Amino acid sequence: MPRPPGSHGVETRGRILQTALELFTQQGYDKTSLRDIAGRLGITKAALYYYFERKEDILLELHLQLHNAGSELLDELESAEDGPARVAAWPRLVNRLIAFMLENRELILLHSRNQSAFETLARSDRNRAENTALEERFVQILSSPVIPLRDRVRMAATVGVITEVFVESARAFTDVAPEELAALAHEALADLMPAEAPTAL
Amino acid sequence: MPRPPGSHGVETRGRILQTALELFTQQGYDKTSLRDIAGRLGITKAALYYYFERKEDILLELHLQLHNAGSELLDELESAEDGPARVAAWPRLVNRLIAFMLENRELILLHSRNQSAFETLARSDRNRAENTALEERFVQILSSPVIPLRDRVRMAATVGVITEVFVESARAFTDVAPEELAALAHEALADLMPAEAPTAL
DNA sequence: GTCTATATTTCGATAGAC
DNA sequence: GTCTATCGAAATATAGAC
Repeated sequence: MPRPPGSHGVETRGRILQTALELFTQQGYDKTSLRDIAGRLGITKAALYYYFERKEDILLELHLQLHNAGSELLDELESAEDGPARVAAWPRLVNRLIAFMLENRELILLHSRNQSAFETLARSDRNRAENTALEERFVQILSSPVIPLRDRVRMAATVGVITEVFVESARAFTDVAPEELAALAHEALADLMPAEAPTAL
Repeated sequence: MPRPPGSHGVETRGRILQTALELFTQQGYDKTSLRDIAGRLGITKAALYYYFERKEDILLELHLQLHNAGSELLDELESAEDGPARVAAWPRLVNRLIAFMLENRELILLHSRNQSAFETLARSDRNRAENTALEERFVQILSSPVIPLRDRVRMAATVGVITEVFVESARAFTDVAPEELAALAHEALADLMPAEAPTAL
């Protein structure tokens, strides 16, 4: 069956990204050569240059995938007005946070294990405004002068819990049904940040 | 004043490690050349080889510093017998966890930002048994079959909170007095994992 | 202990045929 | 779209003088 011109390339391009994601995560971005990626795909290094101008561009594309998902998430976190309203809205965003971690776990692991490579990427722009680091936006949220420190600590704690349970220590819970894990995490997060403001005792 | 033979070297060796720690953290291990390190110290690249046989050995020594501190911590986490006793002991270890994060923040950041480099280090042993990754021991604790899943999730959550507040998002709290931050974190952690076992309601 | 070379290797990137 | 061949640029590491 003849293949329409160009359609093969789209496939290969996707396979390159998938393979790069795995290798960059396992061995690290710098320790992964283009020869490694090409070899696993059964093509040669030179062929990669048909799809990506530079090695960095492969990482950049993976970065953008995470960036897009993360931007949406941060938009939601920022959708409530800075101040007590944002604190009140926070517990309802827990589901979104968990979903984000689960849906993007591979990309998050890639990012987590290659932070320095991603920072180099950010500096060597030809990216630009869109490149405001997600983490910077998050730190800004936590630095708000109109949210009590106590609440800001709890907001950070929330994210810490979710990251630890669903990403960093996820290996310890691989044989647990995701819904069960999510339910237990939810319960813990509710203790940490109850949906209704705690009444002064 | 004449310097006893060898004593100068000890000083320089320490300065190399300190500088490497800073540069590896800021720019990443792979992006930091020996020329970078030497240049900042006002010596040449070749001089580094008098103190370290390979570039990897510099990273290895920094790794060992963290490994030693982390081993002690894990010994304490494991000091209570696996099972409910360990859960009961956990809240009392919170202070130790916080202290560990604060005392080793630079090394932890180094590790966090260069995970892949450290894993390469672990594989290319000439390290060996002592090299049991700290994270692996921690995951083992969380995987215990004789601790209820609910408690294991809380144990992981505890670490997630402390890591997030004192390391990952520490920038958001730089202008907060450490004792105040620790007090608020403590309060949050108590909600997450009360010192006395929660009585069934 | 520190220097000036220089050797060695690896890798990203390009040129040009098919 | 993919290949072979090669260039050029680091960077690690070594040799040997001082």
